[in-house]
Amino acid sequence: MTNRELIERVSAAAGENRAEPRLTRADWLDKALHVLIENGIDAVRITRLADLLGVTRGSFYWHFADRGELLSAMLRVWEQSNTASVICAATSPGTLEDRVLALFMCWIDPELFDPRLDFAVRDWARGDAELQGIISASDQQRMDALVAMFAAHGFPERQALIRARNFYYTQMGYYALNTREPLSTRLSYLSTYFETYTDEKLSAEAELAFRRRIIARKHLWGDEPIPPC
Amino acid sequence: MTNRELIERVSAAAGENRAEPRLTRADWLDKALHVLIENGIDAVRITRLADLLGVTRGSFYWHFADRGELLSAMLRVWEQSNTASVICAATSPGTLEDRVLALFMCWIDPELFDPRLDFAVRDWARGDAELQGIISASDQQRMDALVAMFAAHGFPERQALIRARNFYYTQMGYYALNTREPLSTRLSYLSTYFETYTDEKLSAEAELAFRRRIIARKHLWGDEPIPPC
DNA sequence: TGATCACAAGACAGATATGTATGGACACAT
DNA sequence: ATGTGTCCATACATATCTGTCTTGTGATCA
Repeated sequence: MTNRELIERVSAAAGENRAEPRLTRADWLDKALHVLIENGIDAVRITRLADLLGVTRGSFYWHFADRGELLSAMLRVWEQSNTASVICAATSPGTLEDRVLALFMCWIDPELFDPRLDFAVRDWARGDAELQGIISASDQQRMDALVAMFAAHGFPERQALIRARNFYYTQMGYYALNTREPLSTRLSYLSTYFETYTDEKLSAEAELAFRRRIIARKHLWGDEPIPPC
Repeated sequence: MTNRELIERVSAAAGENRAEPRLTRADWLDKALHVLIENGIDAVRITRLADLLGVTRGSFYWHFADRGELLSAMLRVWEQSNTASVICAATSPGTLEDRVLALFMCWIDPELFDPRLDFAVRDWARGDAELQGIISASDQQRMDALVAMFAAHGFPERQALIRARNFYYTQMGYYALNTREPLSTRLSYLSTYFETYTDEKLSAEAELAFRRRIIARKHLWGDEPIPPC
C-alpha cells in the first residue's frame, strides 16, 4: 500500500471528504472565491490557498501563470453569476407579481444571488478604478432590468425608476448591514414589501406557491426551521 | 541655519503644506484612517504609513505600542463619529420634518456621516466576529433612534419599524453601490424621498432652508455647482 | 514495460512586513 | 551650558509572500 493510499484510507475512515488525488484549476478557483468571501481579497494568498488545499505552491503555478490570472478568473465568475440571476428574474415570463417574487427568491436563495460574493467584490474594488467601473456597469444592468420591469407593467418612467431604486437599494442595504434574520421573519415581511414596491396586494395563491418553492429548496437553509404554508 | 530649517524653508517656498516639525499620534491616526478608507484595512501597514508621512517606522513605535493599538484607536474614532451623527440628527429638537431633513443632511455631508469610513469598517469586520458584533450594535443603535423618531411622530410600532428600515437600508444601499451623482440630482429627489418616507409633503420653506444650509457648507463639495434656491 | 503527461514538492532569491534595541537631533528648562 | 525629555533614524532579527527552476511521482497509453 502506497503512502498516498494510506492517507486516503485514513481520511475516508475519519469521515473526511476524501480529497481528490489531483487538483484542478477549478479547485483553486473555488477555494480562492471562498477565501475572498470569508476574508477579503487581501487574504487570497497563494501560500494560504495551498495550505488550505493541502498542497504546495508548486501546484498553483502549474494551473495559473501568476496571482493576477487567478484574480481575473475570480472576477469572471462573479460577473457571470449574480448579475445574470437578477436580470433573469426581472425578465422572467409572467406578471409583475411573478417577476417580483422571482426577485425575492434571488434575495433569499444564495445559489441564485450570493450577497457575500457581491460585497466581497465591491470591497475588492476599493481603490481600483477599473474594477469599480466593471461593478458600476453590472449595477447599471441590474437597475435597467428592474426599471424596465416596472415600466413594462404600467408605471411611468420616473415612478419606475424610483421604485426600482427603492427595491434594489433597500436590498443592498439589507445585505450591507449583514443582517441575520431567521427565514421565517423574512417571509413574514413578504407581502408587506411586495405591496410597498408594487402598490398591489400579494395574492394568497402566489404567496403559497412561493412558500412551496422555499420548502422545495429547504436544503439551502441548513437546519433552519421552514415555516409551514 | 540648520539642515531642518533649510528643508522647511524650501518646502514653504515650494508652496507645500509645510510639514509639522514633529508628528503627533493624531497624525498617524488620520493617515491610517485615510488609507483604510482608500485601500482597506490590509493596506494599513506601518511601513506604508511611514512612507506617506515621510518618516521612518521608528516614529510609529514611539506613538503606538504596536499595530494593534493603532487599529483599536481607529475603531474608536469610527464608533464616536458616524453613529453619533445619525443619532444626533434623529433626536434633534423639532418636528418630524426637521429631523428627517437633519438626517438627509447627514447623508449628504461627509463631515457628519462619512459613508466611505462606514463601509471600510464593515469590510474590515469581514471574518472578525468580535468586530461584527461592535458594528451590529452600532447599527442597532441607529435603527432604534430612527424607529423612535417615526414612533414619536405618530406611526404605530410596526409602521415605524418598516419606515425606519426603508429609510436606513435604502441609504446604506445607495452608499454600497458607490453611487456618484451630482449634488443637484440628489437635491432634486429631496421632496420625493421625504414624501415616501413620511407620507407628508415637504414644505417649501423647509426645502428652502435646507438648500440654504447646503449653500452655507458649499466648501464641502469642492467645485461642484450648487443649485440655486 | 517504458515513455509521456499531468500534477506536485522543494529549494532559491527577492520583496515587504513586523517588532526591538540603540543612538542621534532638537526643544526647553534649569 | 547642560541636562532631560521628545521624537525620529538606523540596524537587526524574523516572518510571510511571490515567482522561478529543478526534480519527483503516479496514471495512462503505446
